Amino acid sequence: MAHTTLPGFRDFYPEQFAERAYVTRAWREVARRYAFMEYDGPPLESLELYTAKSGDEIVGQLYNFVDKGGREVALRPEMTPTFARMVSARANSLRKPTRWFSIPQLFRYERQQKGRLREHYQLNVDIVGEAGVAADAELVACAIDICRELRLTSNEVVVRVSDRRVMHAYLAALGIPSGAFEVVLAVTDKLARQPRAVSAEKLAAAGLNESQVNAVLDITSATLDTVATAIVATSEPGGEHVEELRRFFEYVGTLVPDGAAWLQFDLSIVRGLAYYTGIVFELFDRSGEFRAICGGGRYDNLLGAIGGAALPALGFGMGDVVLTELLRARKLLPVTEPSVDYWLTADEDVPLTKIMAEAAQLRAQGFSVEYALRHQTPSKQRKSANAAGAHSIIHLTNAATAGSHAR
RNA sequence: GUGGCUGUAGCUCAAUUGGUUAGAGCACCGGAUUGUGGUUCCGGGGGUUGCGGGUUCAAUUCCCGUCAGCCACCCCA
Repeated sequence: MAHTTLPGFRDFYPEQFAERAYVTRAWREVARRYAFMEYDGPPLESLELYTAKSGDEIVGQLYNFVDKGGREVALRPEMTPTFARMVSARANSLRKPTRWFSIPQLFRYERQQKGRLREHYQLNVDIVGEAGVAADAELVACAIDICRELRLTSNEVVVRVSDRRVMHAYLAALGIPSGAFEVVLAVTDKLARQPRAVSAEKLAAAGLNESQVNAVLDITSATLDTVATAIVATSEPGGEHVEELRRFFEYVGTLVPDGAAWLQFDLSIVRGLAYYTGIVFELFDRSGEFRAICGGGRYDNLLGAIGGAALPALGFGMGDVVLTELLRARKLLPVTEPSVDYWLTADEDVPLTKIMAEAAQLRAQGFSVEYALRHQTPSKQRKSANAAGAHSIIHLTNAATAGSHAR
């Protein structure tokens, strides 16, 4: 085998391309219903666009190189920097709230494993210029509707929702010093993947007492009511964010028929990215078999931080790899079979130009048409027609009589 | 980047304890056949057994390295 794909890259044969098209079609269709406009940017950007915000350590995860002009460049690992730049450049003239989506191919130089390649397609949906929770609800409703469009149900997928501000208020209510928040968030993020004893040890090392440690370890099961009660009881600020969260749940339940069934309040949702400021969420399959299929949240300070207009913003990303794996496992991917409207067969004394003329006429009417590109026996032609998935066969004879048969 | 498992045809798999020219089904190509569009039959192409070394009279089989895939870390999308 002379050539193969590079590690972590994929060939899309027609069968795989059909799967990808099925998913991207659902993305576009639902995004359109929610009135998002599609945009795109360059797949190659200057390295600085990514290091400026995240620091040099991110370079190890980037697909970067020096181009022939001596520029440090990188294949885009995420869409948000490009999006932020584009929005900032026209921030004053864009109608608010701005609702945009994109389906970029993203790249990351990492060791590949299940659900994680060096390249993937990711739907990015963002809203800019609206600080209220109705925007957060629209975003999550959109993500849920995409799942519904792909025939996933709340039995298979759950949306775990948290809020950075509520989390901070709750930790403060527990009496945990703000200096330990960073460690607590890191441990919380790994609760499901790390042995409980290890988490407990790290929390104790950060200075938490026993009851605080247990409260953090059980944070996944903390309901919005218990969290609200704890915050109110200690008169910690943050009560208004709890109320916002309640409205958020109500809005999503209204926007999606069975919206409430998809939602689950879960403070353990942290999201690695540091720039999130409010409600954050992730979509998981309930079996726990796969990685997160979608994640996002509010990042009100990011646009201002990169030197653009200080506008509130929020968004989510949904990759094709995990989503397609889930659909395949649930047998929700359409079976792809070849299909053509008409297949023209002909007796062997019929000139090829006559067949071509017939094909041209049908194609002009919008039908897909195939025929043998060289002389073959009628028997052989019929076999080819069947293999091509012909809906109808039209047989041409030299007497100019044509007959068609429903398949 | 670290560790574990696995590599035979496009796909799914064979090949006695190491032993002739590495086989089969499906798929593909060609030819017949089928009272007539999913039948059946015949034939064909396609593998330096991932790659490179080593042990041996002899390696798909045993050993080492390397590459790739899968899984778990790391990290995140």
